[in-house]
Amino acid sequence: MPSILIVDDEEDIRELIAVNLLREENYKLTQAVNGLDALEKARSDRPDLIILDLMLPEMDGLTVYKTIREDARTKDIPVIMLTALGRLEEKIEGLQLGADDYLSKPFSPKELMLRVRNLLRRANLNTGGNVVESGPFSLDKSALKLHLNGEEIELTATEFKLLLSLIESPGITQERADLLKKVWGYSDMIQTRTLDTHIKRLREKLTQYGNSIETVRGIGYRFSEG
Amino acid sequence: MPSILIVDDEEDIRELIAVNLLREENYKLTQAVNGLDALEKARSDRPDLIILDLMLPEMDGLTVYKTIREDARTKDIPVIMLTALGRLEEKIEGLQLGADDYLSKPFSPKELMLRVRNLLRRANLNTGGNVVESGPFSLDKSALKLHLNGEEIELTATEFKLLLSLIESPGITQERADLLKKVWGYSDMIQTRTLDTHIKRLREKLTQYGNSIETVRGIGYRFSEG
DNA sequence: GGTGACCGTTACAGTTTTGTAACGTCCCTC
DNA sequence: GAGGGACGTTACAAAACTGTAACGGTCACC
Repeated sequence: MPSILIVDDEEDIRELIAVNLLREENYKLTQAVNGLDALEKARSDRPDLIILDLMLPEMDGLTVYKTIREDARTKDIPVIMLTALGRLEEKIEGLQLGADDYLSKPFSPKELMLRVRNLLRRANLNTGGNVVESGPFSLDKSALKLHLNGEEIELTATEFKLLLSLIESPGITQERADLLKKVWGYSDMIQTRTLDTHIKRLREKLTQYGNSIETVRGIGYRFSEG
Repeated sequence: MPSILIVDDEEDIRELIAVNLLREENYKLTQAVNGLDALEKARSDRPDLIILDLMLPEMDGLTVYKTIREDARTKDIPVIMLTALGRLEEKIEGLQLGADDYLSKPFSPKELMLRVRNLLRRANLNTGGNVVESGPFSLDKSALKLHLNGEEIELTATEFKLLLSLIESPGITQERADLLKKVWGYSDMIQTRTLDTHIKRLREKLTQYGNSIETVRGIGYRFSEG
């Protein structure tokens, strides 16, 4: 379940956001009422997303944002900023600092919902960028594992790199020389059967999906989600 | 150099965008004047970002967007949508479809620039999610390689998985059992010195940075960018 | 249909990787 | 400061991985 940290000093707004977020999706919500509280909870809970009001007592929102971005534990968490309508300098400054999204108060709950959903989707691609999916293939870059139709298939490091190289450019034919460079680090046009051998081993492990790796005669190989 | 595809039927607007983008950053720009043209160029050039006007002749922008998202070759490319001010339905529908960002015409060139920059930064984390960086460490998940201060260090598959597990949660102590599960797939609390041995090998390869992997007695290990 | 280029396949040996056992060392607690 | 638990280190043998050579098959073009 995605977790979201809501930072706002006004309880009404926190509740408004919370109710709207919870109505349609299933999120785990945490709330913070000031900057220090927010930083602490961001560091300890590591939420998937932070909704940050720029108008805060004590520590102002932009300072909170900068601090979040500086801490290794929180710097990759996407942030949606809330600001009063018309405070354009804040908006520009926020964007300059790399804010992920922006909403002016008063905001439409529906729009907030959609922005949250989109950011989470994109963020999942990020940290969960550990997983590359294509058709029935699912490559986990952390575990160096392949799941094919849910079934786990062991790959060696070389096979993994080779399959990943192919699968990251689906439909694109990659030259033998390019693959040799990417996977083996060979820089010169080397005449070798090594690539073919590993392609064969890969195809074997992919069983019925072996033909997803297509030979393009005279050029190289291509991955196609057939 | 990041590449950007600009889709708009009006040459004036394309030029306005192009000039503004090029003034401050170094982008490789491609332009398309209608939907079909856009789809073709998106598929062949695979730009890092697409700026898409929703008002297009022949094929309307939302259709173009949907098609982009359906093609395996283009579905992960971030898109910024442009729309006439006030066309709220388009806006909502665009967000519903998962647009990455949004701008109403007339837009501020500065704001466009900032949004482009932020999206590219975030997108790089994505597809370049192949690279995890932390201090002097740079782990390439595709190449299974570690760069430390620019110097390449060879890691075995096990060492790579172990370091990645640690480095993806900087500052967080991970229990021995958790690491054994993540890296080796062991499910039970197994009494073994295997983990210690691999930690030692890792620390050796990290040379002066070996102590970035801290022992937390009684618990497990922790990565810290010291 | 012959020819040459290109790709597939097999088998194997060298190398690397990996887990384990045994022992050493450190640290905390009493 | 003695004892025990936890982690570090070493050495080694089994297992896995990997590249290469040799040969066989297939395709495209003339």
